[in-house]
Amino acid sequence: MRPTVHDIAAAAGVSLATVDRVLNQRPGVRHVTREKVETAIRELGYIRDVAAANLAKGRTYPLVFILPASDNSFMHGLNAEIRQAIVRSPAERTNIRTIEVSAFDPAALVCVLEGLAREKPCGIAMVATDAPEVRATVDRLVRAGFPIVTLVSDLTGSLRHHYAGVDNIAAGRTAARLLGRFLGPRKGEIAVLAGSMLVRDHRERLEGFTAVMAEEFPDLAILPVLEGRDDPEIAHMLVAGALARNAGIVGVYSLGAGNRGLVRALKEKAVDRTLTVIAHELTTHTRAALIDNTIDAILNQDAGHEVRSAIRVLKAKADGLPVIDAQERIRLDIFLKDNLP
Amino acid sequence: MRPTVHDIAAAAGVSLATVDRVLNQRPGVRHVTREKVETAIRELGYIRDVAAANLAKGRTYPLVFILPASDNSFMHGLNAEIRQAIVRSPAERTNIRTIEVSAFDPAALVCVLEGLAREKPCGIAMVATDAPEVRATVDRLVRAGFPIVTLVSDLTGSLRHHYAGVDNIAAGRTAARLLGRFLGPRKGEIAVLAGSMLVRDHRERLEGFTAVMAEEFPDLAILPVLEGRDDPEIAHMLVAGALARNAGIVGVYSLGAGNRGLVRALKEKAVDRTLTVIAHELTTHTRAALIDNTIDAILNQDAGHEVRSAIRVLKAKADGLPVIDAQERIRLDIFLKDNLP
DNA sequence: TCAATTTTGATGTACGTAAATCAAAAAATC
DNA sequence: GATTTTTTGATTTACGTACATCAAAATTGA
Repeated sequence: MRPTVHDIAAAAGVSLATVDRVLNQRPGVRHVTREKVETAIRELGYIRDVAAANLAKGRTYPLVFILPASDNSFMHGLNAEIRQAIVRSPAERTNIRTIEVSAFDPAALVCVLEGLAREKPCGIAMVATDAPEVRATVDRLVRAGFPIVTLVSDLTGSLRHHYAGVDNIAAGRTAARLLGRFLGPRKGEIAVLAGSMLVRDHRERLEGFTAVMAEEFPDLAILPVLEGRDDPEIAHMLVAGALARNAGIVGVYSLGAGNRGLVRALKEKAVDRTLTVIAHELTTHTRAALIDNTIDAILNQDAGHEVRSAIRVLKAKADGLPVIDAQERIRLDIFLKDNLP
Repeated sequence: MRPTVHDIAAAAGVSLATVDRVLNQRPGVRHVTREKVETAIRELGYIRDVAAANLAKGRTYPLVFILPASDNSFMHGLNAEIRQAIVRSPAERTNIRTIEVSAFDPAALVCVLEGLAREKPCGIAMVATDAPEVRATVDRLVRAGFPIVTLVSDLTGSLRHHYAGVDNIAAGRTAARLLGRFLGPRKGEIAVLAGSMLVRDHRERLEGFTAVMAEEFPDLAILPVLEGRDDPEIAHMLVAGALARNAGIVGVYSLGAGNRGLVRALKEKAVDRTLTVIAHELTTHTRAALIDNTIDAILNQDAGHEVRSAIRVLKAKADGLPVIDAQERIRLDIFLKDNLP
């Protein structure tokens, strides 16, 4: 049987109350006594029964998710996954609330974070906007003891405990290699459709993409980035325009959202040519396009995994427990038409 | 606050003892009374606090993993992950034991399963050997109330509750499309290295591979399968021989283990030609080969995820709780040199 | 040495559920 | 109506921990 607090009390030759004081770092224990208890804990290999402790404390985990108010299908999916998590809340002792902040607005994000500091949630998950003032606020909250994980978009260099999202540079590099290899010996131009270069994920994907293209596929030239604002209409216009103007385009990399517009443009303008297309995010639209060969590969991050991982990590941090790193690594999914879920 | 047993007792106008009898399906409750309690449960939205229940019961989850006694790096990795899970056992209330059975030996597997029926574990995870007698035994155990999940290798058509492994037909199809697309317009022959055609996973991968090759890449001809028994030495011999004999080989698909031998053969015999190579399972050897361009892509199943998923599912089934399907789906990882973990 | 202070022990209650016992009530049987 | 059987209630203990209270002991300072 696993040792209990009673066992360590007996082993250390102290009372239950003293063990409790040590375990919960309450005051009023002499240094030598504390050490006795601590060695007993170590020697017996005592592990606190978190379930019993939570029961005794009546503990719940008030968590806050801070999301940008942008309405593309990825964010809708992310929202849906959070709602699923809210449904599971009673069983998981969580108490999840979401807050929307206007997208790409560091000041608004900082304001929300400041407000949260007062209501004392036991964990914060946030889609980070990359700005110095956000970093400073996050660092301050972390130092004040709040567990914070970034979601989907990281805040590199900050003290956030964890990042629940994919490595976007690796994603861009992977897209480049897939595109390059699929095109083989063909030469020509590559159109890149992004949401906005103000978004860190998109910048990073592009950075990885251009790096591999330059290193390994010198016969393929990257055209100036089309910024579609993650909007299907704008994406359609931009891609259709590019295809009409430039007959040398042999491949397309869509690293943001708004792929419905991309697909429409491809079906209208590229019936007569063989384009190789890599897009991000598996949605109903991209899935259909992958199946009918309009798109050749889809890179995806699983929003459900990201949300569940964020919750697991926040709970673990709140309890001071370790996390299983391999379990919490968010993987880049590569979908061809053969391995769709 | 969540309702407790006290609340439903009050709401149903019965005593705590009766609620307990209903909840734990103990006898001695009249039909009408049972219904009163059940409607109270539904109306108050009562959810049993599993943590408190487990505490009261002193519950642990004795689980058994049945693994084939084969010593390739994948099985070693799987074993290592189970040992990790055993380390986490105290925190998860699990009590995990592994049993090795000689590989591809249905009779031995059946024998072990029969033996398990007597010791009453609360869940069984098994790497299945696909045979009618195994299926029959599994079905009998499932009907007797044992939660059973198959691991890595499935037992289709059986009553097993869950399969913690990848879709191997999809894996083969994906490999074929990657190989076909990477080769582009090139024509030639494809060498296929398998472990053994007696193993279901390998048969399925080959099935998916040949299907897509036939449908979509008619210019690539698949050579007779080389069966390397998952042994590096045999694999080396077979691949080296094939490369020496046949100058028309443009691609290799290695769908089993023993890739160390494959890599050695490639480095010896294919320095002068450009082969496209797809292999399964990320190990130190395949990882190094991917980085130095000897291998072009690696398909992988994450043994850690498989083990953790099997445990989660078995625990859930033992408690009669639902599982999150999306969370338990084991994904086929595709690694290029750019997205290695 | 006495008083003041700090440290420790003893004890009880609580969390939500399981499981057992025994008495009381209700229903079914004769 | 009396008897047996079934159903229900009331109550207690337990799981492992948290937390509070009050008394007792040990330590410190004067």
